[in-house]
Amino acid sequence: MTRRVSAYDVAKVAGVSQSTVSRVLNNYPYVKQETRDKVLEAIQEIGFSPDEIARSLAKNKTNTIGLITTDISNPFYGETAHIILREAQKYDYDVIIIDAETDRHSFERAVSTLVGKRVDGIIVASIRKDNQKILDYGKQGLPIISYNRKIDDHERAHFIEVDNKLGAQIAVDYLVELKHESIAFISGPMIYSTFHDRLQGYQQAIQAHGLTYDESIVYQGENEYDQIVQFSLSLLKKDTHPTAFFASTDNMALAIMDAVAQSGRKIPEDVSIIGFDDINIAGNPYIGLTTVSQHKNEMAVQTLDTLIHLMEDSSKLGTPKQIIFTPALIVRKTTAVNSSSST
Amino acid sequence: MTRRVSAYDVAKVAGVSQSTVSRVLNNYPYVKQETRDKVLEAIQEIGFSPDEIARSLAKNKTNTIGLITTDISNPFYGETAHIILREAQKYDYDVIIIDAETDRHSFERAVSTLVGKRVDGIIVASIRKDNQKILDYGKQGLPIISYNRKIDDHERAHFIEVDNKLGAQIAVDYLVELKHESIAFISGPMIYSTFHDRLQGYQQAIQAHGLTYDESIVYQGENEYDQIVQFSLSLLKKDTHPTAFFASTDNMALAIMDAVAQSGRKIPEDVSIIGFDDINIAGNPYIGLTTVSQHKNEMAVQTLDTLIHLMEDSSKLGTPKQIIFTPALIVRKTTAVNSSSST
DNA sequence: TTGTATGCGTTATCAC
DNA sequence: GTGATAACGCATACAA
Repeated sequence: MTRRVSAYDVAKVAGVSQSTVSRVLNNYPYVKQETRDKVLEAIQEIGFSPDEIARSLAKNKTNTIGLITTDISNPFYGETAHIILREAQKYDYDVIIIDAETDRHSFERAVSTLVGKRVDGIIVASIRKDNQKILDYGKQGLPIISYNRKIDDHERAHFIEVDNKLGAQIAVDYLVELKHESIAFISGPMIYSTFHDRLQGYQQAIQAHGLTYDESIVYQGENEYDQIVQFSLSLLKKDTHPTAFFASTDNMALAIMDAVAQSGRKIPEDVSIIGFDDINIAGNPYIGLTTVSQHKNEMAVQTLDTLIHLMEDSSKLGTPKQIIFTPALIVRKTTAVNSSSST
Repeated sequence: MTRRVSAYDVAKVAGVSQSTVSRVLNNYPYVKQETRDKVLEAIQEIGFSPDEIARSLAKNKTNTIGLITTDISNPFYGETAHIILREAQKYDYDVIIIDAETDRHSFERAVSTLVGKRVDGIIVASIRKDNQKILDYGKQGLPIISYNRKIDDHERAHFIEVDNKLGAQIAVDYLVELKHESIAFISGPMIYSTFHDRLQGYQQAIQAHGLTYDESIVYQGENEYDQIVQFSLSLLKKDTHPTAFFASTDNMALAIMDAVAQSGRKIPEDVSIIGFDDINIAGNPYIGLTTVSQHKNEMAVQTLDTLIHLMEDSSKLGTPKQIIFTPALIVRKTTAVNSSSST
């Protein structure tokens, strides 16, 4: 493997100094057109492309951002990551993606890896409510923005989320409108603001409609497919089963659909289902899942744009940037009027 | 933003030279235990973590690999990326993911971005058959391995794939065993070896079974959801429609399922469907897609392991590493015996 | 408008 | 065992 061609080689061929090569590379204004052309020619001739690592070291800027997720094979994160990759490309940033486990240790290791690689900014797509450290990095001058989830102590944090409480409320509102009175709810771990807020929205909406909050039809365990299927099946086996299910995520809704099919009941005739997230597969006509959209794609774009601004003007780091999207109900074919309604 | 703490700061605190700090950082054998401890303490005390950019420049190694895909929101790539991320983490490599368009220009831009960032190796997950350039990089000492697809002139290239022809054959074999005689095939752009080889396998299997190859029930257009739905619908509307569909990818199979549902027919009673890839959603019991597995996950692991070897021993770059997996049919619930069979 | 010299934060090659 | 010191490949302040 021969040595890479460097800016010095270009300089030699063009008959100028290396600093001049650097100047044309960086589009400095005061370079004679003639010299510029000579350099450009030389670059073509010997096939030079700058070493971004050396450049990063000199400029103290890597043009790389970090994205921390839990699992990019989860459609929600995969679809988000795709948007972020495309958007980052526009601004000439590359992105290092780290799938970190949800425990504290893995998360911190991910952050310190990214700090070591001197990324210019970090997007965290799966932060726990109790994470404190994230604020420290901000103070040290590293822009960190959290996407979709926020921490408890978020007054001074940058984050983008959807109004999760409202999202749950409009889902319940719609089901009540369809005359459902027994609405099961599938939640996930309360250590995440998304699940926490959605459960809260569900509770409040249930009570606002004069229905009673029944803990036995609310699942609060791990986000595990099989467990959710089991829970749903156990409810569906009873004669007086919930006529509707509201799930905290579309993936969970898929598990419920599975359980309903296993129980021999029909969607939406016997059971209505609403999900949350509006991942791509939910829109597949064969699935046709009614769901609450958080405008995932727009959120992802805004997250990256906001991060870019924070990176390019570090004076803004001190004033928390917080954006809250308004959710929207997307009605497809897993919801219908409650046929067993007494009215 | 205060200056980062450097190895010099550590040296000052520990009362040693910066080179000694470097030595303990790199676990050099000949450092007195006492000195090592002093340095380690100092590191803890002032919270030092090495600048990987500077380190990369000095070592001429970034511990970063590049992954080029077309669209990480596509479950096939998302699931692959996840495996690669996790596997890379084990070996202490980070990964920059680039979603590149399928045209030559975007691909080359992606590669040169990665070369600029001086990645130690590249995995290409979506190479076109006609790509030539990829071999050049290998010659220049940069390990590149292609995953899932291969180039025409692949004698000297590194790649990992499944036996696509065989995969198509076992799918057709199974459908014939179920007494299907009119089997439609949905293919994608022939510029990719996957689609090319799967079509070939389909043709050969059809003929091997004494059936006639009917071009009118073979789709060869773009991999576009709506177009595939339209094509499938047009076939299904006829009285004598194909009783089975074999799709080049699970995503395509999803489109067919959609079309079948729209046509009012039933799966698998009226129409059997087989996909290819075995993406996660195919295994969802509610979908239950019969499909050809290429052992995607094992393939991804092998791809990364192979790349690691190439990176750590560049003498192996010259001898092409080529691995071909044997596909397996996964029977789920979208296939059944042809009820309209004459026998 | 251009060249010289220095620094970015490490690793690696010498000496001692 | 350890400390100077020269790379690594650029950007940039300062001179000219």
